[in-house]
Amino acid sequence: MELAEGKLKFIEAWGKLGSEWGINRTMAQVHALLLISPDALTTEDIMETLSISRGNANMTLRDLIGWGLIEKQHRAGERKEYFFAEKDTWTIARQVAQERKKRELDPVIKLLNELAEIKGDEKDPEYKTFKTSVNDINKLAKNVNKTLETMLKAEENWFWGSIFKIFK
Amino acid sequence: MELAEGKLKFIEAWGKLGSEWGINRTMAQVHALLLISPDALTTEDIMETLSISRGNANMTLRDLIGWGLIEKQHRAGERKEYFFAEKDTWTIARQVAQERKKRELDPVIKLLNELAEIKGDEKDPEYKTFKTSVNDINKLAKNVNKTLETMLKAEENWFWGSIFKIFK
DNA sequence: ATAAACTTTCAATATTATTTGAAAGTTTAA
DNA sequence: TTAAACTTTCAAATAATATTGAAAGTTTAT
Repeated sequence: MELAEGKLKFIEAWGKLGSEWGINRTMAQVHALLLISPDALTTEDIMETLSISRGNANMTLRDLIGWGLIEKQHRAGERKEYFFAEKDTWTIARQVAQERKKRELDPVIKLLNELAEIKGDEKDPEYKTFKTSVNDINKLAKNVNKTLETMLKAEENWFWGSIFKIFK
Repeated sequence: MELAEGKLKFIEAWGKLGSEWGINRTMAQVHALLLISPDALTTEDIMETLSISRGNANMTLRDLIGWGLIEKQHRAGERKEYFFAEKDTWTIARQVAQERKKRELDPVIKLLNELAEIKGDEKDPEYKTFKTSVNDINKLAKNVNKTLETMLKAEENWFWGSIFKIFK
């Protein structure tokens, strides 16, 4: 495979993966493009390379900044803004985990705690099944949460080193 | 909060969480409904409770069976099919992880391996950046893959026990 | 073999998510 | 202060995804 073809495949695959995991396809593609670009790119560059509109490019870039995955760069004597991606995969993984935890896991945990409070007749099978499911999922969610929190604090080597020690 | 309200909230939240993670909202809702139902339900029950059409219910139930999250139950002397959910959260988490690994991670790893093969001029910054990104992501993907594979084999207690040992 | 009971299919439709592009807004240099 | 260079916004258009429901298919009991 040639480099040029490889780049396209990479961008396409990153986009598909993103959309399968609830991240806007274009956002993932812009991120992929910046990941494999040695230099920071302008909005124009991105619009052109990915054939997307100015509005779309602008919003997507803002979102990516919001996720902490890319940054703006200003160049002396130039009005244009340049964008570049954080390239360390461990940092990327952490940023994504952090954002999704905040946006999705935290609210669910909050609701589960409320649902766990519901009182009812222990002899009612409807109540018992509900209660058991909620409690079990609550337990799982809390474990996931705890694991994520620790991961967010962890250093890459420390983390993978420890994981590998268990999963020998 | 009352039980009835709690049930609705639970179904709604599960549906939302599903849709944020690339799983069809209705599919997640049907799953939620079966999770908190003490008895197996018929297609009719599900259609009625969630106000969805017969076709939708049928397709969704088939998908859930495909994911290994629910099963059919046949009752002696009855033509109707009943459905019930696997209720152990660890098993649910494993099934979902397994399916998504197979459908999404495995193809990406295959592509990354191909991209890692691409030869080029080591002095070309375009090539170097591409290569580095692909290699780094490849490494991350392989680690995730390895972790998932071990998790899929693991017993619940063993797994969480070990995780907690590191994340003390 | 028939018909009732039930399940599956899929083209049409509805819903939701994404993208566009032109207008409005902002910043900077002269 | 002006106007060019650039960025942001958002209503409308488009595209992607999910749902419906009626018809076709299947199974079982008689």
